[in-house]
Amino acid sequence: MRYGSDHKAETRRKILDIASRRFRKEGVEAVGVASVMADCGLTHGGFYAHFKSKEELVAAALDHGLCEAGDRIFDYAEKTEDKIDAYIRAYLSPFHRDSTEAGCAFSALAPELARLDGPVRATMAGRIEPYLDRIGRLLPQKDAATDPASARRQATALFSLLMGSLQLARLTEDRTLSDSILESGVKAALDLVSVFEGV
Amino acid sequence: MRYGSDHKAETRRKILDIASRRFRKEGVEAVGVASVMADCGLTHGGFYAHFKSKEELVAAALDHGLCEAGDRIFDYAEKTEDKIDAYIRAYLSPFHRDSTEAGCAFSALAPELARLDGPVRATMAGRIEPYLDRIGRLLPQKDAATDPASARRQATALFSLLMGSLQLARLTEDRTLSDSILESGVKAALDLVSVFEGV
DNA sequence: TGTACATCAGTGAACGCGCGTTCACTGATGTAC
DNA sequence: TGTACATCAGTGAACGCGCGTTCACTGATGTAC
Repeated sequence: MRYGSDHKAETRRKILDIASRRFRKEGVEAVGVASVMADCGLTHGGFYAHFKSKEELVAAALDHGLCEAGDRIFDYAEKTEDKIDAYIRAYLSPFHRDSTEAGCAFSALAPELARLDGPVRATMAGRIEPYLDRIGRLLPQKDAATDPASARRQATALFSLLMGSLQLARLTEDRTLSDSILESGVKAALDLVSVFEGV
Repeated sequence: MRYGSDHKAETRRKILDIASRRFRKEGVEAVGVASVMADCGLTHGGFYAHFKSKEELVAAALDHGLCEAGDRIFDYAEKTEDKIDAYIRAYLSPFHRDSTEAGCAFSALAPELARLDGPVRATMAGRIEPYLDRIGRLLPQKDAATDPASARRQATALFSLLMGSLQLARLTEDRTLSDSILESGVKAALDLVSVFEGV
């Protein structure tokens, strides 16, 4: 059947949306091409009209979804008074913990991404620096000429703490412990920011 | 063929050693039973003389290997003067980053472990608290009656930072950036410990 | 001490299954006349 | 405006392959007599 002129682009976007959510939720390896297509209401054969291979889907879907949640949290945090405080609390919210499929792809997949190789790995690895620099821009500036390398280092450590806390909170089965892991993360992250400010 | 009385136990240990290393290096899903047995110099059929299923191997191997690296770092750190300093530097050493297969299983597999369910998940989830408490015991004590809940919170945040930093360092392809991620992690971890000490 | 038998860790062919991928085909729509 | 044809996103059977698992079998060693 033939469809309208933007139909194919819409289908592609739908595949990417669904794939990126399922990769985050279930892991890249665990999610099959046929299963993603079925979720789109399509059959598996049509997949190759959109992507050359599963590997290409992985690259495109991770790129598509990587900062979807990141962007959402950034957009929110950048509008607030105390940006970094808002970012920390949103990242380590029970909501973010409980919605892996819509959340930060680094937290959901970091070790698995490190095991990939080729263009997919390169794509993901290349996304880290801009991501960290964006966090760096949320940090309070001591003066106009703050060392950018220093902001990068601070953002790196802060994000490591957030990602580690979120993963640990997702790993426990005990809800109370999980909540307290998030709280410990928030507290320590705010402490770190204070240290960065020289308070 | 029939073997000596402890031959079977030795083979079991060998399977666990190899499986736990390969799970950490390649991920649990990516490593097949036949492939582990081949690494042991055996054929796949014999696997079921040792384990009921792959799931049982996963549980046993993760339990076996989980704190192997953890224990190694702990044993080393506990003998030093400034225990927590030694622990931080060992955990975020380039050596640990470069030897995932022999390193901390939480850093190598955290998101994947969170996706498991049943007894395997429960086993791993149950290992977190003792692990964190052991880190808590490395922290400098302000006085003899330090709040254990507070030590737990501090250890949680500290370990989150270490795990997140190690994962980020493993994710980059740029060696220089990777080294600087480790350095940022060490610096921030030491800062956090200072905050905990009330300095 | 020598013989007969039981044990059981390990072998390797076979199973059903889901994977990623290919390909001849379909059929509703856009285009040409 | 009506007819003929080209397009191409999506269909579904088929492919080779590796997975986890099963099972009849092997054969060196321990045990019984």
